[in-house]
Amino acid sequence: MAEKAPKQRQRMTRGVIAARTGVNIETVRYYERIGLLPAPPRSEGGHRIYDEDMLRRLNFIRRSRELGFTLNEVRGLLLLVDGGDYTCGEVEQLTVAHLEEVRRKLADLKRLERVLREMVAGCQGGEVPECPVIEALFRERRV
Amino acid sequence: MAEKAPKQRQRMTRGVIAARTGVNIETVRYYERIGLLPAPPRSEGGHRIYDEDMLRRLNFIRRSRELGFTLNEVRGLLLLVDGGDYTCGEVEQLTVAHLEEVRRKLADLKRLERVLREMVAGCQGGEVPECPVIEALFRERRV
DNA sequence: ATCGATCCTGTACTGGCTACGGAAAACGGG
DNA sequence: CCCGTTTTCCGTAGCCAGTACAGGATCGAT
Repeated sequence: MAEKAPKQRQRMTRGVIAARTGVNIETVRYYERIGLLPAPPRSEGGHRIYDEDMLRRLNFIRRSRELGFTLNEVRGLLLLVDGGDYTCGEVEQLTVAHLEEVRRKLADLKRLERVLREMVAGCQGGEVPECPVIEALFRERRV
Repeated sequence: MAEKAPKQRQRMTRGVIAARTGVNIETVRYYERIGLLPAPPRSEGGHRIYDEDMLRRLNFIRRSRELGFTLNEVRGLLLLVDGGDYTCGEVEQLTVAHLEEVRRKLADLKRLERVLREMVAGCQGGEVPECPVIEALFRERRV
């Protein structure tokens, strides 16, 4: 019955999961090589065949990457997920560590933004050969 | 007269300008290889000999890097400086472009920070096996 | 059967460094 | 001047996180 059931065992090629997740097609192979994605079964002719689980996993990776987790952090998250016995506390710990890193970068960038803004503010532009930016770059440190 | 003048033609080794600028000693060689630093004169035995001008240049590079300019942007700035006929307008243009890039990254990071913060806020931590972070990472996109 | 699209593999490239190994040079003390 | 330690020399390889390419093989539709 229901011969029409559309996604009972969806067989997808590499190109298809790449397109459906928004991950570059070569990156899929790369993730397999570094062990983030398990090696999928192959067709008769050697082509990779992915299913829905793989799609979910790749989406998980992509979304983690979008949130700035490094591949090693993603690996850690996947280990927890794969184990299946992760606790919220464990995941929270990883995420908080990453959040702190993001906040450090944010602070750095804000400082940068301010310094660049102030440097540019001193510019008169045009053909003047004196430039506060160049002078600032030649001056001693203290960023 | 004034035989004692301390820095008339300071001869510095690679290690010395590295230490005085805070740039890694290997990086100095790297900058030479990619053409940011000109090849300095050598000692009899082939060791590089740097002077004050080189120190200034290396400091310029380091400070530009600290402000987040890419090496290519630094190359552009140095070309202007080397030409000697740069105008404030030219430099301002490069700097403003970089500033805009910094602001884009800043916006991205702020968004990230918010998402991560909200995800973590949902955590109850501890031994609970339900985790809003993992759930969020498995859910569909829209970061 | 044929054709174009997709996929296969291994490898090389990016940026911005950093690290290594084995040999040669430089420097300071005696 | 000799000796021993430190520094530098060079080429090369590694890091992260992919991306790109060449030259074939396979796939699915006609």
